[in-house]
Amino acid sequence: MTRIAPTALYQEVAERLRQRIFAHELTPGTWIDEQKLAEQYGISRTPLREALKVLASEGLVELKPRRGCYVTEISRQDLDDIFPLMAMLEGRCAAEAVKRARSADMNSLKHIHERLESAARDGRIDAFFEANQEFHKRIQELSGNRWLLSVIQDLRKVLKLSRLHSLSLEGRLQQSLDEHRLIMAALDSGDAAKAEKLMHDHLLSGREALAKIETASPKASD
Amino acid sequence: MTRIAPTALYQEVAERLRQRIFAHELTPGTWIDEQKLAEQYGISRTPLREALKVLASEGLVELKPRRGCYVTEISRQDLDDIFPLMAMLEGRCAAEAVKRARSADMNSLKHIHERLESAARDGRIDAFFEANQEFHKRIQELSGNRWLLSVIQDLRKVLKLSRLHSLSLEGRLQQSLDEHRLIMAALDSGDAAKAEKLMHDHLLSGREALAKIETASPKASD
DNA sequence: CCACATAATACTGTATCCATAATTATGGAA
DNA sequence: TTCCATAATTATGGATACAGTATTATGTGG
Repeated sequence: MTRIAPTALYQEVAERLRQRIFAHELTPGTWIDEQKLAEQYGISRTPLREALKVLASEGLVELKPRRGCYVTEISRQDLDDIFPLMAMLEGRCAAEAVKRARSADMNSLKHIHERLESAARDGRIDAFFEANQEFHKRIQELSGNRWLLSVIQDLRKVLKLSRLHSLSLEGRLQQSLDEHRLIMAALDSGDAAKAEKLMHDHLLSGREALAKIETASPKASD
Repeated sequence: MTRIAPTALYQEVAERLRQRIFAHELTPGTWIDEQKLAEQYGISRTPLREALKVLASEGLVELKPRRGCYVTEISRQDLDDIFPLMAMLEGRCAAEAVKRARSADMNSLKHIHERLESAARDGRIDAFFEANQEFHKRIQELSGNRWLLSVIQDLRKVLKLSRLHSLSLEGRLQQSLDEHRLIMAALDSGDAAKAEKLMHDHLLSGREALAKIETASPKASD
């Protein structure tokens, strides 16, 4: 295989697999055929296996000894565990971000929020989804705590295993936008405690929306 | 190499390396010679490399492309980032544990606390250290949140990179014991908010003790 | 004597190969 | 016809071999 990037092959493979898992092309529970995948990618099994080890550490796949590799199935209990945790962590991020943000930071944040607004106006779901992710990530970066950021992103990867997670946002686009406006206002006014609580509740609100979809389709892994 | 356990070789190797890193036999910043290590363990480079990928995901080593593998160096900034995070997380654990603990759970917890007391009485540092870890872990398990537990343990692994982290406990054994007594009392009385705050402060108190040692020996990775 | 370039060495990264264990299919017996 | 046992096939885990790149050392020129 022709190598271009300075990054190792196993990392590229890991990233490609992540995308396929997040896109639910590889659905939870499915077995990953090493040989077929390696052939498909035109690489040997060695870097592929190394990539799978990485994904296993991230919790995206499960490596059963002598049994092979399976995409992780996430349960409702997991969602109930993770969302409150994320709410607490992202809430803390918001509080820290308020304390540390400089005017330039706030401006760039407002810019992202504007993109959220315009995407919502035009009903562009994908763009809304994109800007939403960026908004949250930007706040996490503003918190200035590398490890807080790392923990949140690790958990978010696991959440992405759930198909309903992405679906749920569509149904509550307007509500999510409203909540974002409130958060933005709190950040702007420099009210750390308020920003923390609003962000916290924003996350829990996401979990509730997801719960409503769950009742419709009973599959735990969705 | 003679295989006995049903667990994969790369996992055993990863665990052995973890122990060597935590024991500071492999100090932060040192280069890990794959060939030499593989020879030393009597295995090939393949499982060793897979183990290194896992350790890299855990943050214990850094894999620089085409440059090899180095034990992670942890900075004071990292400690300042991680300790407040741990304080928040373990605080939450304590609060959740209070809400969920049944009388049998409380008894087993008291039993561990007793071991802490007796170890302190006899001045058995190792036993104190051991019981201390078990006490914290037990509370995390009682929280019933698998992901909260996982996040905390991941962060603790990183903290273990710091040599001072283990040393600091020795100097404040009595204080740590006092704090544990208060936490135990709060748990026993079922006061979730109090348990959360005490546990939170207990962790921060640990950071402060560590800071005092830092001033003595200026090396950041110690 | 110092600096730069080139060559050699050594380590990382990838591929191929082999052995072992697990699963499945087939055949025989109850 | 069904269940169990044995054999064959297939996939995983580990070892070895090879290629490419980075680093270091040595030699030559200024």
